[in-house]
Amino acid sequence: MRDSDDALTIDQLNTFLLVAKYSSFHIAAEKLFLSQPSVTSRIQALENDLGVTLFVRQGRGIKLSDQGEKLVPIAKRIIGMYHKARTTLEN
Amino acid sequence: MRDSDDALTIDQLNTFLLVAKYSSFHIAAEKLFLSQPSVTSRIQALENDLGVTLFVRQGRGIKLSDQGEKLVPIAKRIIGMYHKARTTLEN
DNA sequence: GACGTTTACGATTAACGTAAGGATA
DNA sequence: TATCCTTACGTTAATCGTAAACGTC
Repeated sequence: MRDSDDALTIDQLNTFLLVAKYSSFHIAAEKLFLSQPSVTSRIQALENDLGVTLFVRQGRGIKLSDQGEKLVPIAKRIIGMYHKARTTLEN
Repeated sequence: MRDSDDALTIDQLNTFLLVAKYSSFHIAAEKLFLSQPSVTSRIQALENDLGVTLFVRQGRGIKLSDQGEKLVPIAKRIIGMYHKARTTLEN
């Protein structure tokens, strides 16, 4: 069981943004060179961490939930900030 | 061995900021209710992820390295963004 | 039945705490 | 020697992939 600690990872946010972009777990899995169940696990862990449902499961496919929509821009900013950190320090 | 993946965690950044604030691993460990070696591990993992040395070890104590100084404001912004995500979604 | 997501499960990897080691004052 | 960080090591928890199951088309 995962508590609502601060265990959030950049990998989780990256995975989330890819799934959101393609509205697909298996395409995100391809892009990440990961198995599809691993993507499911990452999203579930993220949903658990944040205490919200990010995607609406509708049988064959999925789509972003309202909360998921809200997370997208913030996730992008965090990822951007992370890359800024890397480039700032890589010199 | 830790590759330069995107395995960065919020916990690592939080730990980093606390260590930087107190210039002390063992005080950060207290604040985090963690053992001192765990703090060492987290910082080492972060240094590995980013490929830089964040603290200058000087026997008894430590201090921020130049790269560490650069990371502080960026880490603060990432943490702030993370909390914004939580408050935005908690409603 | 084909396609896409989830669950189950065993194996690999990472994180933690206790205890011991190393370095400085 | 007292203080603080690091290394060693055994244990516990998280992550992954394969295989099977479930739900829509």
